Amino acid sequence: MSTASAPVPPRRRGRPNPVSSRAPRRLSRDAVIDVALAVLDAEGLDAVTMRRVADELETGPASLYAHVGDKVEMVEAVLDRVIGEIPLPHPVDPARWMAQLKELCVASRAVFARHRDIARAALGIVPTGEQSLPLIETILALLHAGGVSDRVAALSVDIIGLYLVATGVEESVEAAAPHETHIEYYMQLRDFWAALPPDRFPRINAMAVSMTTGDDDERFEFGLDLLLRGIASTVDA
Amino acid sequence: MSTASAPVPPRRRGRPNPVSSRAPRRLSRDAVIDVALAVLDAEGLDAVTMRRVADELETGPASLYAHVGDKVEMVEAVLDRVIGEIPLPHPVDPARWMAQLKELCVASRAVFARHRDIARAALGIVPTGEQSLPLIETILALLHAGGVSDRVAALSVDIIGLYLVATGVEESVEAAAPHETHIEYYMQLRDFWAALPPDRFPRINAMAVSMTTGDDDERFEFGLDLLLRGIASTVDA
DNA sequence: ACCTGAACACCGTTCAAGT
DNA sequence: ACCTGAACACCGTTCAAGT
Repeated sequence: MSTASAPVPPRRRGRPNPVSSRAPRRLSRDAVIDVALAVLDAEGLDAVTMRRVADELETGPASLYAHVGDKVEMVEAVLDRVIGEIPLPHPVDPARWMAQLKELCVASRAVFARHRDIARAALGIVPTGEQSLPLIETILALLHAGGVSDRVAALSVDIIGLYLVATGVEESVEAAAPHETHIEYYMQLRDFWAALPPDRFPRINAMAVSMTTGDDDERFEFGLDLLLRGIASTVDA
Repeated sequence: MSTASAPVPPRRRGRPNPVSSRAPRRLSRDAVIDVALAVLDAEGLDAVTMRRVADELETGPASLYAHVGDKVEMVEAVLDRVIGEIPLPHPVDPARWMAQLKELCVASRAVFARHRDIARAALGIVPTGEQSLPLIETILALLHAGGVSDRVAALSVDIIGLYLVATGVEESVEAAAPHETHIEYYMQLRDFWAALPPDRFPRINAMAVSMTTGDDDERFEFGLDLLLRGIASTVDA
């Protein structure tokens, strides 16, 4: 983690540690982002407010504005941290470009899943943070290695990002509910669809079970394979 | 429109119309949703607050709770109205299932585009409103007509929805900025990418122009064709 | 330069009170 | 049953004042 600081000695009983508790705690941009990320992981994106982050730093919300421009910038910095956690193939192997691209996408999904609904902050923006650059470079390199045209590569990097972010948001919504509630919800949805009048909604009726069954992994891979195979099919064609 | 009411007579000068201005204006669920939709169209989803909608109805926010459960339910009702605007193929023609499915998706994109960032409200939820049922039924019928398996149809209806909603959100973010600012933004993005050190980011560098060029129609169709052709390719294979 | 308290203009929701 | 005013517990941001 980037929150690395001097190791905290074991608490000596009854004695407040003068080094850690007395030193004038200075704010910094990194400290703000650290805390914002911690709040995100603990309680989700809605809990990441200026006031909450300030509270955690034992100060007022106005104090944060010396280190981040505004809330949007703060959240985008958190997003950049998260993007930086995505493991990139090293080195790029032209012979395995599709496999490496797929692995990258699967890994990216796992990273988003570790950070609640941060994907929501990535929706509709082009990431330009420091950490986004190696990611975009790598995706472009993999597409290039596969012989994909520049035009298709430009479109593909967009749509891959769209897919990763959109599935990230979708899955974080599901993850927000406790597992019990989640299963219960899909059972209710199945019952709702199954109870519709078969003359008006025959297909929903017949598919109620299969539309509410199946794990997220299958759904993610299905969409991902559609995209990646489609991109690959443009080569030579 | 579902806001149909008695025709309003031309204003007689200097005389308030006693019928419309004097009758005790009663609230109703429909009236609340009408206003919420109007606020959405005028100023976007962030402006759709309980207080703003209540204000428009010349009452206080607490009064709305007699007609809608809470804000989420109100916004979902607005979403359902919008979904109801999507024109459905009539009748479904099995021979043209792919063309009709594509037309449906294109029409759906246009409907979302007419209603600001309402797509944001559809992200991560399974629409269950009244108007969503004919839509889902039709998509399933088209997939069935194409000979797509039940498993693939269930996955496809999901991913098509994900794509429509995600592109809707993305395009609404762009549309929110005035056209000038929008073009300016892509120029800045191009310059930012083009100015990166070519030794570390050769591909971003080379692709800066092509990644910031091209219209939204092309991007939407590219992704849509990837998905639809991929779905079609599962038949017989 | 950095930090702060107080204020401004907002939120969603609840609740007792009114009709 | 429907509507209301007032209150509660929140928001992001600004600004004058302090160090």
